[in-house]
Amino acid sequence: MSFGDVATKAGGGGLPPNDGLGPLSDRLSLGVAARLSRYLQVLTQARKMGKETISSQELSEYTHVNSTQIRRDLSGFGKFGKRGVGYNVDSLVSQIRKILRTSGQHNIALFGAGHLGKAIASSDIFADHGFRVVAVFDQDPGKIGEQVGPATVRHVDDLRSVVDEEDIVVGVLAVPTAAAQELADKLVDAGVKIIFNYSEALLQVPPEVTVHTSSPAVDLLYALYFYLT
Amino acid sequence: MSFGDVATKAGGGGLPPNDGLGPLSDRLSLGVAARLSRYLQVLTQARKMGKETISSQELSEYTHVNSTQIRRDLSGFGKFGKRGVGYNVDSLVSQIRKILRTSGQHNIALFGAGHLGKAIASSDIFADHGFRVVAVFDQDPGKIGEQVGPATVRHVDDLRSVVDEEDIVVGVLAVPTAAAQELADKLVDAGVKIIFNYSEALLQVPPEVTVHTSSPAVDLLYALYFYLT
DNA sequence: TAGATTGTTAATCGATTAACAATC
DNA sequence: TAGATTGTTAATCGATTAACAATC
Repeated sequence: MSFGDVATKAGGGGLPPNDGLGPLSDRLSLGVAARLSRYLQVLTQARKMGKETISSQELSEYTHVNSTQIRRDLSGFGKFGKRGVGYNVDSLVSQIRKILRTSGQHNIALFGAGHLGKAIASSDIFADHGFRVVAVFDQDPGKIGEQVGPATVRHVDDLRSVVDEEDIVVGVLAVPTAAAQELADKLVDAGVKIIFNYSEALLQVPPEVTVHTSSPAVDLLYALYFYLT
Repeated sequence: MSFGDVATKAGGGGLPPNDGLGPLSDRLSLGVAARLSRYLQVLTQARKMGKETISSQELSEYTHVNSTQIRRDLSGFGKFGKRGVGYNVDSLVSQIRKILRTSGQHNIALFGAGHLGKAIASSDIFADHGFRVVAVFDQDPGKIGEQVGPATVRHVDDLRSVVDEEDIVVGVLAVPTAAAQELADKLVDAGVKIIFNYSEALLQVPPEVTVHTSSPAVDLLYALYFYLT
């Protein structure tokens, strides 16, 4: 449940039945949205590897979600599969993107031009899902002007104008824990709505802002427990 | 559910009642183990910040788990709190570590001495939870001997002996997607039981090995959905 | 004492899954 | 056709939460 720490309330409760007459009006439940995101990740990679169709069983192996659950999740939105064959990877990617309303491009502001920041900026992981790092900031004046991935490091004072101009909704904090809260405050001031926190700081933000704290160690503790028992 | 993609089956189903007469014999359910890990992360950071007690309400704000749920989870193992006061941070950390059986030190082998590898090796995130990066490997001969965090980069051929000598159970892949499967195979051969995959590769491993694929983009897609709706 | 917060109950709600008919 | 896999049902099981007495 690495999704669990996103601050959101569940929708109307469960998946409303789709009468096939129009788009769903209600929000997806937390669980469905989380699983659809995961399917999307695997499908995106499967497509890269040249796979054209995929069965719910295969998807299950990679996502560790029960195959019945996968078919059930998908069938709530339409009949996307072919019996005896499976799902077309390309079309399923489009369908899920439509459902998650994340078909477009989304711009990201990245804080921190250290090792982690550089790794993030030059990775495909975000790019594959339509997230583009359009601005990198660092508090070290010596780093300003440096090239990090596709972007140039800027001064923090430019934050507000960049967020406005580039329509940035997501801010990523790849900075030391001690600096995280101060920069989170600046991101909030500038109008960012989602903060992705790679530091260990326990961030305080207004209720309209969502913080997601990355926690590899937590995932590891969890995996280790099931290995040890 | 960033925990959801760890390949594990649920235990006996739900939390067995604790009669107070001895240790629980059954495995925790997936959900409980995931939440306890998360509490531990927040508590660890709260302790670093000098906090001595914490209420279920405060824990709830940082973990986004309902405060009743938190009290319920904890009370299944003992009466750790003080009414009117909250939980002692130090002692709750110890208790949860005991429950998760992760009180000791655990050694990690890290693959990849690029930006991401360096970021991981020099971060506190793993160290705070008793994970120690004891060996770093890279396929680039030019990097061998380089210092990365507390470790020196070694040749992949040393992997098996290092895993044996250092009793390594966890391998972290911070390598390009194209190289991930080959290195995962080597980790499996060497006897590693948990693979933490930071690449996008869809790894194939034997059933006794657990793969956890890091997926920041998935988490972001999920957060974005709830922002957009 | 008065306020705060835990521990616990009881009820509800959603997630999960086995099974199988439909059908490609 | 025969095999495979979807779509869907029905039943079960676990998670979630409001409420409140206990008590620090």
